[in-house]
Amino acid sequence: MTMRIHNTLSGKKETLQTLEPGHVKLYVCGITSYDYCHIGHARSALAFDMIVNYLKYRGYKVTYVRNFTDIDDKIIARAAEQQTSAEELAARFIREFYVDMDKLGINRPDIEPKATEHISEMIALIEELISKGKAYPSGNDVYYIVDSFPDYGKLSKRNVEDMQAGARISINEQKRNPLDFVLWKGSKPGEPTWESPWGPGRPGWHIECSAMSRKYLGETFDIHGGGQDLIFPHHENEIAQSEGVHGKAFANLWIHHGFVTIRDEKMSKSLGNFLTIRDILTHYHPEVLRFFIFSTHYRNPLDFSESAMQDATAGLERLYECVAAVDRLDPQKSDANSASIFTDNDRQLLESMESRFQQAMDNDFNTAQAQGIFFDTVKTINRICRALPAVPSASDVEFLKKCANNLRKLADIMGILREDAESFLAAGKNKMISEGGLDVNAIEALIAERNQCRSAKNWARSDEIRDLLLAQNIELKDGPNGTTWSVKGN
RNA sequence: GGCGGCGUAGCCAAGAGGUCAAGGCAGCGGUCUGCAAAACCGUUAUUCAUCGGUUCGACUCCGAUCGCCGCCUCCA
Repeated sequence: MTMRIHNTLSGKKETLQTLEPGHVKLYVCGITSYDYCHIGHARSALAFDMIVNYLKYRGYKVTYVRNFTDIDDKIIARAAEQQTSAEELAARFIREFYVDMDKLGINRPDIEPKATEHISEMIALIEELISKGKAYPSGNDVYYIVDSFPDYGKLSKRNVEDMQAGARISINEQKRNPLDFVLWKGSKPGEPTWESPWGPGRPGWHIECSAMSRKYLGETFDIHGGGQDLIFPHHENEIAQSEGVHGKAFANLWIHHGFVTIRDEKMSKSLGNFLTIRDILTHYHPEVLRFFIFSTHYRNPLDFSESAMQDATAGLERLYECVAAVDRLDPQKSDANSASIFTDNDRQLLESMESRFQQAMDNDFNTAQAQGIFFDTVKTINRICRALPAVPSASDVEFLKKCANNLRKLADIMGILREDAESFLAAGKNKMISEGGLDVNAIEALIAERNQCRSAKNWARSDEIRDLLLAQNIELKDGPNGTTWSVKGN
């Protein structure tokens, strides 16, 4: 069985083939650090976190590079607004980025290069481009000659003639051709500046990724990733730069994930539908966000809404409830001699979980299908647990625990079911209690009263109490070991 | 205008040229329960935007139409 991954370059799913056997070299475009990260950034980081986890699970060694763009127009503009330096602003939002990433439980990439720490590598690359006749200095800037690269447009599937006809590109007198893009920008007074053969200035955006990927992964590497909005012009320009210099393939496989939308529109500040990661995490557990994000294939748009998040909460709780029920089984209270209650079908279904999971994930990281497999598993486990006698067979208990652990192991690839099940469920309940301003003592006093009524078969009063609590979104569950309660979502 | 993508049940969302179109949420019937809740069992698309074509056979391939979204300027 091999892994198939959709390649933006070919527009098709392709079998993963690495340059070095068993080693994936991955470069992902990270953030421009000038503001807090939004859910779209979370999706990007989570998607590649999942991809890296899965590649490792499949036995690959992964070298994962993700850059920080810490010098650019937006950073300079924002720093000026806030009366601080570009350097300070960029460093601050990189720290804030890590706060969010850590909360989401995202593993750090192996290498996280910053643009400002690779100026000399970029200058070297630009000099190579000039010497090969692929770039020219003009004024204080240096531009890439798009016409010098015949494959320009191969990633975004557009051709140079169409783009020139479409000409929404602003006229820049420094450029020979409107499509030429900047490699090096002469700096204006007061802007951050580095010395270069073309005078003081700073790098253009695209050159950093060409320079840093070359340094850390080589001239050709396996996978390059990012959001769909980076396909053009960013990744197209990276290809032009790198292949223009090296004369060979840049990245073999391109992975682009879809956007997070709100009411079916792309999030953007101008539309005012911009939600930061920390906004979301004040309302939802990080694993709920992960579960939500992986409920749709990574290339499809994902529409954020309260109700979608509540569905995700319910789904994740269902998984945790199942795991918690298995955790509660006590091997000490099982019987080594009693017969198993599993049918062959049950056993077969549970034993095939991992291979079905792999089949889903091997098919372009189909996390949505993988989640479906988790639910199938949960359904079977729940059915068995329900049918278990008071003193179950020791081998059944052992098998159920093995299945639950296996479920945890696979769920961990998408970063869910990482917490102790009882604690997760209790935390959810406590959150609801505090958000609802509920008085636990009063609730439990009512439950005690109700249980007295129930013993006395005073059903009228006990139902009255239950309805009273239900009006506060509190649901009672009368079990063999007493009454438990939970808080309903709205 | 150019390019790319999407349109599957009330909602979300997989799938895929061929016996039954995953799964979740919601709904309905049942088991359990004093009644409930949870859990479980059963049930909910003869049909996959529309219209044509290819094929023994298409929801899956091709073409057209309609609708939605994205990129073409910074953007995850």
